[in-house]
Amino acid sequence: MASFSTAQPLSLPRHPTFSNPNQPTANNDRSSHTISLIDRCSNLRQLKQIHAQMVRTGLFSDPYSASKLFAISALSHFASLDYACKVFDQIPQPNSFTWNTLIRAYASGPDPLRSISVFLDMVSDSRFGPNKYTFPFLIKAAAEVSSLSLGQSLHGMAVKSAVGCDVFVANSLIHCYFSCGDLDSACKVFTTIQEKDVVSWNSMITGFVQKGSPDKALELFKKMESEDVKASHVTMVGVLSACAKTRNLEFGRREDAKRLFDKMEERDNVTWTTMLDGYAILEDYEAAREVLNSMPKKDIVAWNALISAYEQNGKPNEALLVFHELQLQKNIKLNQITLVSTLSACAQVGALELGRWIHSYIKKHGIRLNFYVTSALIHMYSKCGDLEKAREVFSSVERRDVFVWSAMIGGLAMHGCGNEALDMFYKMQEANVKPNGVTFTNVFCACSHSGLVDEAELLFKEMESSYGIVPQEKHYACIVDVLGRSGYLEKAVKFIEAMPIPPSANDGAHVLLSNIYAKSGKWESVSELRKHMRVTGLKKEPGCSSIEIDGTIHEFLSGDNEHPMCEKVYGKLNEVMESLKANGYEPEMSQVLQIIDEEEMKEQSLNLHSEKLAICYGLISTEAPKAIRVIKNLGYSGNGKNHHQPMSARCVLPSSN
DNA sequence: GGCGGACTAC
Repeated sequence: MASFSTAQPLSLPRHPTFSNPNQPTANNDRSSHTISLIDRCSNLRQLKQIHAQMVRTGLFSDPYSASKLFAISALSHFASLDYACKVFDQIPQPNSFTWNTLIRAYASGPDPLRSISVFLDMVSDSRFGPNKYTFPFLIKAAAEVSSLSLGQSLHGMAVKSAVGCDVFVANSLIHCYFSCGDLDSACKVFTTIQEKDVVSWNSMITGFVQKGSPDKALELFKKMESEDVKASHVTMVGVLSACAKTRNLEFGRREDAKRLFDKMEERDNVTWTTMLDGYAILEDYEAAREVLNSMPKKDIVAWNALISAYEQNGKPNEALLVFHELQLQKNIKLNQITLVSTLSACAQVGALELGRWIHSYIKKHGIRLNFYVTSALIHMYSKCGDLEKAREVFSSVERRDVFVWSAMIGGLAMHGCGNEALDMFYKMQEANVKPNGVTFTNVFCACSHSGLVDEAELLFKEMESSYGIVPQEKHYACIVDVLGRSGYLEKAVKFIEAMPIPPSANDGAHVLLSNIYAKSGKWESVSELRKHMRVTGLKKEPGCSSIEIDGTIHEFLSGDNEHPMCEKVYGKLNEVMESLKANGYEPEMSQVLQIIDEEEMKEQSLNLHSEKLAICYGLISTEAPKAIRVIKNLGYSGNGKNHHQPMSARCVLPSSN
């Protein structure tokens, strides 16, 4: 049995006599020997050795052998598109299989549309037309780029080429129509398939799950069972995720998911991770953790699922703990998704040191700053108080999408650079990037912090008419905030009363509304609203401030007695308050009007705001002139995920004395 | 001569 070693060159038959018609048996032997070697290659270096030998022995001019080498170079786990192209160019007369292989490689590569150019080359340069193998790859490319028109053209061509009824072609069309959002066409294709196979069903089930109709997915699954089609593990991934996503409709389905999972014959990392994610969606972190622990081979995707579940559900500290645990694992490489989720968790608690560590990790490992990573870095630096670093990241990238621009606008907004944020908003449009709902939230937030009332009102009017974005509740809340903060209380109340959408279960907006009623003396409205909040179970999210000292995050709630050093913290607070009063500080009593809750009233009068506690902890734990950065959890700026994002991050005070 | 489709995490 031939085997590879890194020390020894490969040994292949040496006689360059491939085309000698007198030795057919020897040639066939040589060819099949080489092909078996190709199949057992485990890295590019070995493959290149075989390639070299094949050229030397003349075996490369055999189209069949050459196509085998090419297929491995283009599709194996160590494939290299660059190298594969070179191999392809050396093949004198590529056959249909070879063309299809190249198209396939491009379709699942970073630039799927290149498979379309290869297809055009094939049609014009070779005698081969597309066949039933070609279309699924091309249609996959159309799905990757979500191009409905391309999908439709390919659909038409497939029908003309008489392969429209091929189940592989039809299944790829279902997938394509789903990813282009044309659900009707997907269903139409599905109904026309004569002999549906398990993949046809899977494409429909996962399509519905991904397009937000988990109920339809479960319905289809039942139909599939009634038609005696045996489910595969991919079916289960779709069904498990549908079960998790319908949690609000029927809690019992979670048990369905568990039963399904337990009786599954084939479990791979995807199924495990889906199960993990299902528990995480239900916020049953213990169960999610148990799934991770039971996984035979934990991969980075599973770790990411747990980290991002914590991060997205407002549990950034837990996310960071899991990340630290992940760092201790050997042989698991962090990827861009790990970094994005962790950076977002850093931003939520103000973990600047860890955020910096991740940034240097990115640089050290040459990880590409894609749009997600870039936005996450800008967001993290802004929230953690280092606006300059955020700007640096922003300037360092050549291409910026709407999220990158929005993150920078949001960063400027939370640092009070309203005019600059507006400039950025116009520059973004000069760069031909269309703003989205998140952009507007951040722009309004900038206006709010800088008192740019006219600008905000104008943009709010233009938002739908000129930009085609229907204002959401959070945008209305932003405008109320802009008006309220600038003292236009009557206007704010009128604005709220004229809102076309009712304020829904949004605690922040209720408090805001209540504050506005209170400021304008509408005490009756205040008590009505408070009753409404009590009845509907709404509570104001408690304000929480955090500060990072030597890489550890310390959190403070208002009136907090939990911190081990709280006595010293309160001592410092008294000292600061005395010193402030001695220097002529008088508390702004009109602010008390804003307070709607007795508890808060008490806290306010006793100076127990969480920010003050965090600042005082910073004062006793650091030496001047180190900056003290305090992060607050409440606010309206953000990425649209929720409204509990930290809003301000600033250098508050230099250490005193 | 042989090839292919559907699934998890930002």
